[in-house]
Amino acid sequence: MSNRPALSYNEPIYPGGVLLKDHSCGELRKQHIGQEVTLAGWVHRRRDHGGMVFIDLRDREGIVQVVFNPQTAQQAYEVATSLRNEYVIQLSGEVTLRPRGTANANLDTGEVEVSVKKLAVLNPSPTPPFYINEDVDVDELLCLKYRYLYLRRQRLQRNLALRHRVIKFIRDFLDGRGFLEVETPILIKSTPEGARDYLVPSRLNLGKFYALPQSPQQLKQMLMVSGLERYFQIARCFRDEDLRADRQPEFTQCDVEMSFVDEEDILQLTEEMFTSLVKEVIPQKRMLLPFPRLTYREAMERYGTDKPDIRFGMELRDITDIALQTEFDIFHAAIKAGGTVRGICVPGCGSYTRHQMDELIGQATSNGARGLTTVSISSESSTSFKSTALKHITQAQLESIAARFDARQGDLLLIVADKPDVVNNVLDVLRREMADRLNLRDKNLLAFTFITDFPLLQWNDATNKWDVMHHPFTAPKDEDIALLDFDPASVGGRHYDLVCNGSELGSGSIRMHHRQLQEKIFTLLGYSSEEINQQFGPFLAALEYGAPPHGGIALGIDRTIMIFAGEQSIREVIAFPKNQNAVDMIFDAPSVVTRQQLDELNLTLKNKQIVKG
RNA sequence: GGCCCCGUGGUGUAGCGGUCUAACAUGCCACCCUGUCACGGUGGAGAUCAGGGGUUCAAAUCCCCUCGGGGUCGCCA
Repeated sequence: MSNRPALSYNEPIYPGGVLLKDHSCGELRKQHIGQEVTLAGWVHRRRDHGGMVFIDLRDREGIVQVVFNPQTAQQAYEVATSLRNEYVIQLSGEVTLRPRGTANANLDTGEVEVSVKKLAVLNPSPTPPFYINEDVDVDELLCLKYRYLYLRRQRLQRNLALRHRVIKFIRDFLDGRGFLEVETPILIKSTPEGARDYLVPSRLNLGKFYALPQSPQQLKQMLMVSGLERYFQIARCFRDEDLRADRQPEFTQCDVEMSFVDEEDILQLTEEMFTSLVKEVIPQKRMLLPFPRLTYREAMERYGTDKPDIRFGMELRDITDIALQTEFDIFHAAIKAGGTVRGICVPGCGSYTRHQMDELIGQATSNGARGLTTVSISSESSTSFKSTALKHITQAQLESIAARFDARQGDLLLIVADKPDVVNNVLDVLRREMADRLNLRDKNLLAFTFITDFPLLQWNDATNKWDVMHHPFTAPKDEDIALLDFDPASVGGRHYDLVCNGSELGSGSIRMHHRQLQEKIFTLLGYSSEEINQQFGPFLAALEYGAPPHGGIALGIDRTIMIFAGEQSIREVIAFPKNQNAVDMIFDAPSVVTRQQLDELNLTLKNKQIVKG
């Protein structure tokens, strides 16, 4: 496969049981001048001047320039002319101050260089399938197929190092607060609710299957019953659902659970952990302190979503009352059908062209709206309007609408009339779209936000059942327990989310610790007593034996690091991610298995063609 | 399962009915070059324009199908 004649490799300069290097490339500074060093690493870039060869040598710690001069080391120089990118080399030489005027301020090691005396090629390399020394976009197929090369890029190395430091910090922080890290099993029992399970067939119990954990929820609650009091785990979780830029089939959570606490304890702990984490690993980023808190209801009203990006304004405003006074049929129809009329005010976009408006209307309709009402305010006069509904709304009504939004000259109002969830969804999408267009998202700000006071339940029209907002172990608010029997929709849950810059980073709750209440919730969710017993029997039994009040939170490590690193996809912070079809592009997993393997598991495939052999 | 975007030398892009015998940058190969650092210079090789079918006098370009990659809705308690 080599696209270049293989160069035979040389014996290392210092063979034997010690490292082939005594310094890293990135660490060399002025203080090393005069030292004889041995380095090993990859050829990052070469500059062959004919009479002299410069190589940027790269290892995990950084890059240093090494110089081959035929007058000081003829043999090394001659070998150096044959070096190519990504060759693995080892060399020894003296660290020297660069000649006056040739320092490179772009390199941390730029004041020095290594004057090479001996060179060994430890392993040559074909030309890589993409640039390793430049951070240009590469087809995702190549990134994943040649993952081991993609990871050589400095950005990916930084991301993995950041990931390490984040996890290390979390472990140290929670250790310092008296938490014990406890491992829980990966092979557990499947339960049908929630996400789809990854199943693992059992050879010793033919016809039966384990499931991989979607999260260690029941296990960590049992650890509270066991008296662990403070548990955490850097836990791998598995969900067999469709992927997104921020969703992989296996992902990592910092799973935390505490006994004898209420909401405030968990929120305080989370806030302290994240503020000190940010100060430690990315001190250049700012935060809003203390973390702003929004109730679920407040978040929906002001931002139309339960994971708002509060780095910018453009908050939603309700104009249903004004809409009722207009002659605009669309508004009236929507309100009559139980809807609302709400909108956002986009600063400075009043001069948007017909084409730009059409783009926004397209975004609105593709997200479920039937249309979008726009009101442009003239940049000359705050009472001069252009609108798609100008015929149906009076000047006075337009003025009161503009006043409702605190709109100024040159602003653009985007108004949606529909059912509340459609209105909220569309305005959330438009709000984020306009923030991107206007560059309102401050990259140096981490706007952590707690969302609290979620409803416990949500009616599902499709299944004609109550769904839980979080999971079925979340406790209802004490004062709402009586409502469970006659007004479940009004019951508040002791559930909270951590949101940052529009991403949900964590989710947790205070749990139920009494069997009776837990059973009541299961029943409300539509489980029969047989189902409850079969799926949750041992868990419910555990609650009977002196389960302490407890609660916790699960924090998404991948998303946290993605945001910290400024990446658009969690694939950039995971060493070996899967593609959109959940395929491992390096090893080609999942794959067919042999007839023998299936026989051992007493499995038959419906479509026999997909068996190997 | 739905919708959207993408697929052109190794890589990243341009070209969007005729000027394409496919352009540019970089990489690759050869030669020159002793202070460069995205070194520079000269020359060269390298693409059945993802695959298949269709429309047309003419297709990288328009249409359909398939494959592959990405985004998103549903889904993710």
